[in-house]
Amino acid sequence: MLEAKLSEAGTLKKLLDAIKELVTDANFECNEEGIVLQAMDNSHVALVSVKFAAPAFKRYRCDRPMPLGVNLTSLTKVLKCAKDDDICTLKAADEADVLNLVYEAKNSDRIAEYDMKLMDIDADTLNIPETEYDARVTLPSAEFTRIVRDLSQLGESVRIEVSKEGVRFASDGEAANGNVLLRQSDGSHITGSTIKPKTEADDEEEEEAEGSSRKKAKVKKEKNDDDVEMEDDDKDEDKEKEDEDEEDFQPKENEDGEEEKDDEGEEEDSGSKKRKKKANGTSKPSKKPKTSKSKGKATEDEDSSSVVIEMNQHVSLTFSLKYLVNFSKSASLSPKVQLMMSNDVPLLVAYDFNQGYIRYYLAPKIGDD
Amino acid sequence: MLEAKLSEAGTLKKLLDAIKELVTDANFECNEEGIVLQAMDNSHVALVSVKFAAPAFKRYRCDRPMPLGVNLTSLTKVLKCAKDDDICTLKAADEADVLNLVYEAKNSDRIAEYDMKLMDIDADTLNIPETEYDARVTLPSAEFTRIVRDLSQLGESVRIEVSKEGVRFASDGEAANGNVLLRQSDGSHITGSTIKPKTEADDEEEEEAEGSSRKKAKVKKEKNDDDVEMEDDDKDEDKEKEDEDEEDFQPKENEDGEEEKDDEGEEEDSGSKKRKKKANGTSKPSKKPKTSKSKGKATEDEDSSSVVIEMNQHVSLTFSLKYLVNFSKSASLSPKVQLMMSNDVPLLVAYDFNQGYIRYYLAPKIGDD
DNA sequence: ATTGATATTC
DNA sequence: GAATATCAAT
Repeated sequence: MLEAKLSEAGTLKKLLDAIKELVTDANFECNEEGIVLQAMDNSHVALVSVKFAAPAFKRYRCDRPMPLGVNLTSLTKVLKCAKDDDICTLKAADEADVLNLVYEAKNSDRIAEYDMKLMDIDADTLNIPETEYDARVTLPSAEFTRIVRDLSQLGESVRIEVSKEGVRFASDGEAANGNVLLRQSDGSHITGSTIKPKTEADDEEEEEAEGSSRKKAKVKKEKNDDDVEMEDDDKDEDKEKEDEDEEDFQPKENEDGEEEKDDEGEEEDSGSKKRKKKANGTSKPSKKPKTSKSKGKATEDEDSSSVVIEMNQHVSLTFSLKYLVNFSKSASLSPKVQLMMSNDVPLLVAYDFNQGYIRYYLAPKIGDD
Repeated sequence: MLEAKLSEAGTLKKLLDAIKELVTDANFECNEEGIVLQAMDNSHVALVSVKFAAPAFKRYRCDRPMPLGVNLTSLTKVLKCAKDDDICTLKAADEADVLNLVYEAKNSDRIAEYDMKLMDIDADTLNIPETEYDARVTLPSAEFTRIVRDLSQLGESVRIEVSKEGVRFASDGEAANGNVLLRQSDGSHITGSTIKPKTEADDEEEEEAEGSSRKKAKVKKEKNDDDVEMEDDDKDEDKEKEDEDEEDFQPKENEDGEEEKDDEGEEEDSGSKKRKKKANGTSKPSKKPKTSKSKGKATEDEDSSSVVIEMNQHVSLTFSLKYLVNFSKSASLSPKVQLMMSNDVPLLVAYDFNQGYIRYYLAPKIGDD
């Protein structure tokens, strides 16, 4: 059975608000490590991946893996019945067809209890390979929201270009063309290093979860990946085969020859090497899980209003603004957002929060410049 | 002629906002005691009763009784032309076909004057017997609003159950079932006593208004009463006649045999059994007008965030959430609301304010458990 | 921009 | 009664 107590129902409410328009039904895969949700958006163009590690909960218990098929519209309604600061406990018996939610007001005798019906949903367990990217832009989530909303008024797509100059978001429309350029906040020059999604939480989680067996391998993502990623829904079999490039999520660690990136190959072991990978000569300890954040350089530790750009290679990709605007609704969950890109590969938009994250993958438009 | 000066136009605005969706046209019955409005809602399912006693006004004068037929939509528009803190004076000549409204800004030389057309409306003077109830729940009006709005997302009706445990609001829906339990704030045990709507204002008003002639008679409400209450609009004549059964409002009980409820009859008489309606034999001196308000007991004196439950008998009734949500719009007029219930009798939802009130009556759904 | 209310249709 | 769509209010 599952029993997860969240100290703030608001966290779940925000999460649902962020993804309910993208996905209508999804399995909340619960196991002893926590709860994850992965689903393609309704039109199968984007992929959403959410994780709440067990430590994210005030109390967490899950005897055995169980997928909870949830209609997000229903869950949204039920969550609207909770106040943001209510203590929220999720419970589900094994094989249950209902999810029980209890809301306890922190300072009152009010107790609300809801039983939401569950449904069977095809478990299209998506396999999302953890890849490395050519560039990562870390910026205030509100800034990202503002940019995509502004540009969405001009046109339907945006070209995101990361260069030494900074990151430029440009959109052309009937009535006007526009672009927004963000430079590295501290003006320091842009340097590349191993770039892959990472969060403090991830570090911990991954290590523990995979033990050391899981390699943080630094696989770079090749063109094919996107296909795979976005498509695997349709063709996951492919990946199973072994195209090596395809892979989805697990990387085989290194093949190491990364043609695109030259430096990735060797990771340094600063701290625990697992997490960090990067290399080239600059090797900046990208980020050590927790030890010494590499904050010194351009890492994600800067204050929340800063823009950090990490780039190993110039990238220029075009995406549908409609989706980005949707993704940007997750801004309420984190003050910062990371945009990870490699040419011809799906963009990864990551919002990390304490012991969890929401990540969105969106394939670039072809013919992008 | 009528001349009533209200120190805050906002009060009237809030009142109109609260009832305009329920009633489109109504008579403002003015006499020397003040102004009252009673009307069935547009679908004749609920009854709204509003009272502004003369002392509620900064100045009040009404030479002789006069009904002012008002289209609430028009009045709402006219009131939107007033600022909440404007001093508002209502004037109407005898036999006038217009209501004159003057808004004076408190600190300026601004004076706005409007003349709103009046209309003739059948004076279905509803006769609402003042009855005693088996249970009264006094809670923050915002809490009530929250509960009915939350539950209205799940289903269309709510079962309100008052027991020793507290008061539970439960609704079942397609996607989920939910319930909210409120316990007596101070944890004191629930005790019964005479339960009937009361407010300081009411006490004064009623006595004076009716003089001693009007009996505060402790009429218990029998099934018939309700009928009358809710239905008379259509058929007031009817009531006058005496058909007893139609209704909506009441089930006429009994004929006494209550097939539905078996135990009602004997309930525990904790407290004062008076309420127990049912009865056919139990008559209880319902309440004393003003003498000793039964306030001594659990009355409305608690702080605004508390929940007070007074119960003489367990009650379980089912109501349409649509109406309750509508009623709850009156929360802006009072920080607290009283829910008064007896099995098989219309619910009374009362918002009391200085020298006045808004009360709503709603018949329970039959077949409620 | 978001939420609630209204109207219309199945 | 439920869902969609449009409009209004905050």
